[in-house]
Parts: sequence; C-alpha cells; structure tokens
Amino acid sequence: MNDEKPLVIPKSTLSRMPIYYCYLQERMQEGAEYVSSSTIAESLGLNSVQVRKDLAGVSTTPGRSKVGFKTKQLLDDMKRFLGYDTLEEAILVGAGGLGRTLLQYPGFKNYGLDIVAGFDTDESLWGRSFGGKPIYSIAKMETVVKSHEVRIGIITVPGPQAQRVADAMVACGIKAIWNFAPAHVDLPRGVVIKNENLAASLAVLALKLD
Amino acid sequence: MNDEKPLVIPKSTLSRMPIYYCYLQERMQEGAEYVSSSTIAESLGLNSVQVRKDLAGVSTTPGRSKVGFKTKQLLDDMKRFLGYDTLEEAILVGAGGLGRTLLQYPGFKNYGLDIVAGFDTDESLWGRSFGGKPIYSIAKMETVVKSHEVRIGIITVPGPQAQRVADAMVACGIKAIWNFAPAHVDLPRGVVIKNENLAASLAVLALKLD
DNA sequence: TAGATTGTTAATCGATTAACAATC
DNA sequence: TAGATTGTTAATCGATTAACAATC
Repeated sequence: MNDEKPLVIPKSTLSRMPIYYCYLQERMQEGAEYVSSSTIAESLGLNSVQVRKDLAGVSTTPGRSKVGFKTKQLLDDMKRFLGYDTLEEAILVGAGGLGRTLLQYPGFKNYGLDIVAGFDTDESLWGRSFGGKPIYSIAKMETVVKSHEVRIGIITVPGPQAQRVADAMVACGIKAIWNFAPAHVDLPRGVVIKNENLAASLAVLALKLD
Repeated sequence: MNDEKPLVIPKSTLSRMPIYYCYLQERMQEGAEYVSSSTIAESLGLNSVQVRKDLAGVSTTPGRSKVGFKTKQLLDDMKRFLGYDTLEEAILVGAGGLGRTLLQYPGFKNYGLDIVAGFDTDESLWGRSFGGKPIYSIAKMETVVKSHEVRIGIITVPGPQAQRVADAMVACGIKAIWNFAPAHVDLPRGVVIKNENLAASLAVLALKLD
C-alpha cells in the first residue's frame, strides 16, 4: 500500500511550476482566497486538465469541488516543492555587466538563492562590493566554496573562458552550474548544468514573429 | 511532387537549434572542416539519431556518409534558419540594472537583434545613453516604434509594472515581447511572448541538485 | 572489404487532451 | 436540483529511440 504522492513529477510539469507560482503570488496579492484549475488554465492559456494534474502532483491537500484550491496553501506547497523556502548559497564568476546585475538583484532570495561572493580576474575589482556581495580574486574561490559548502556556481564570463571557469568550479566541489556564457561546457557526471543563452532564447521568439 | 524541406520543424528541435549553433561556432573556430552527427551527439549528450533528424530539417545539403556535414555550410544554414542573418529592431522598457546590461551587451547583433532605444519613467535617465542606446521618456515610445517599425519589445521593469508596459507596447504595434519581469502578462491574440524568469529557471537547476 | 557515417521506417515512450464519474 | 468543480481512466498526439538499409 502506498499513499505517497507520485514519486516522479514529469519534467514538463516541473517547467510549468514556476509559472504557476508566479501567477499564484499575483492572485494572492489580489486577495483571492481560492483559485480553480479552470481559471488558472484560462489565464495562462493552458488546458485545465493539465493544470489539475500538475497541481495534484504538488498540492498536499486535494482541491475542493466547486471551490478549487486554497491559494495560500497551494502557494506554500509549491514554494516548498520548488525549494524556494530553503536558502542555497552560490558563487558567481565574472563581475562584468551581467554578473553585477545578478549580484545586485535582491529578488533571488525569494527563490531560495543567496549569492555569497563574486570572483573576477580584474584586480581593480578585488575588494569592491556589488549589492553587498564582495568580489575576490579567483584564487580565493576554493576557500570560499569549501568554507561555505557552496554547491551552485554562476558563470557570467565571456564565452571562451566558460570552460576554464567551469573546470575550476568543479575542482572546488561545485555540483550545479548556471551558465550565462554563450558557450558549450563539458562537465563530469554528477555535475548538473543549466544553460541560459539569452540571445539564443530570443531567437525562438523572433521566429514566432513570421 | 514536393521536394521542399519538412514544412514544420518540431518545437523540440527548434529549442535545440541554438545549442547546435553555439557548438558549431566553437568547432568552426577550432578549424574543424567537417562535423558528424555522432560527434555532435556525444559532445552535447544527445542521441545521434535525434541530431541527424534535427540537422536534416535545416541543412540545405545532405550530409555525406563517412564524412558528415561541412561545418561552414551547416553554420550558415542554421544562421539563416534562426534568423541571425537579418537584424530585427527592438526597444527596451526599464533601464535599471538588467535593462542597462542588455542595452550594453554587444553580442545581440550576432543573433539578429538590434535594440534601438530604451525607455524609462525616471527623468534623470532621459537623454543618457548606455552602450550607445539612448534612453527616452515612455511618452516617446510610440513615435520610435512607429518610425522604425519595431516589432520586438523587451520588458525589464519590476514585476508589478509589467502588464502596463506590455499594454503600452501592444498599443504601439509591438508584436513580440521578451519579458524579464517575474510576472504573468496577458496579451491579445497575435502578440507572442517569451517569459524569461531567471529566478524561476534557476529553481529547476537547484531541484536537480538533490 | 570493413567500418563509419548517412537517412528512413517502425517501435517505444511520455505528455497532452478528451471523456467521464464523483462531489458539493 | 443543476452546475461548477474535482480527479481518473482511456485515447490521442508528438517526440525519442531502436532497427535497418544505403553510401562512400
């Protein structure tokens, strides 16, 4: 007998989760005590059966017929599921324009991310801070990563340097890499990566235009 | 009789295209005259049949057995397919940290994007430039969009303002929106949107950690 | 020739959607 | 009750992968 939630949440469901989360926050702020799959589906342009299935995967309490789900409850369930309720520390390498923007972005902590420090090869940046996050020499990376037991590394260097930075991160013990460099990075098994090629993702949008 | 390429490229293929493009550029720079599906697949961690199918969809010349595809040729085909060879103009609203970073990013033109101007409500920014891109009052948006026939709008304002900005963009004639605000935006039919919720996409990475 | 590659057809897998019974 | 909602089971759809024939 097994009353647990489905053990595997489909990847497709997972990718919609942050969208639901964002939408629910808005509904919550509007003061909506309950939300229904049908209204969510309509607002987000999704199929309502799909929404119901997705929600069933994370909600700890079933929806009530004719009423829907309690907004607050659902939001909390989703928050826990997405790991937004526990802070995970990260480091960032490459304190250029994008790097600094990320260091200064205050919203990450709402999504469970806390960038503890930035690293750069540019000496003139060492000792400076952005958004309260200090910039150090890359030589200091290992010490910081190990002392904080950091598992996430963010790469915001130019493309050609991405592989070297990734290798250095892995050598320090980083287990997940968020890569903003427009370059492919090879990693050993056990290290996960999320590539965030902005220009590329834009292409998909532009294609839809024609 | 119809010798044309398959009329529809699956969405899944489309989303892998920029990854191939990026990888091929690297191989090209290394001086690789030919590339094979098998090596691409291995490097990128994909199935080689999948790669072959994907490439078949865009390549104008078939691959040669035992040799593969001519790197340069394939890169050019992909460039044309992804629209990286034709500049599309865009405007940006919200010249804060992220907005300025995007304005200053020189790489977009390699991906067919040219941001012509930024807009902000902050008077102190009017007349200033970032990366050579001027910042104007939002009141000027319509004039700029119409005179340049701009079709793409980039939203880099705080979440709560996203909907208003999107509405204004649509009113000016914008047909595609690249939304960096962590907020859901409702749009009329015919206007496409790509949501770029960075914090959210991060969540998926963090989840893979456990 | 043998082997590495291509492209295609068929089988499998997973995700979406349609149909329906249950609930309040 | 009628209608709006839920959750589930079955059908459909699309994408991936396996098997194979063709080429150089």
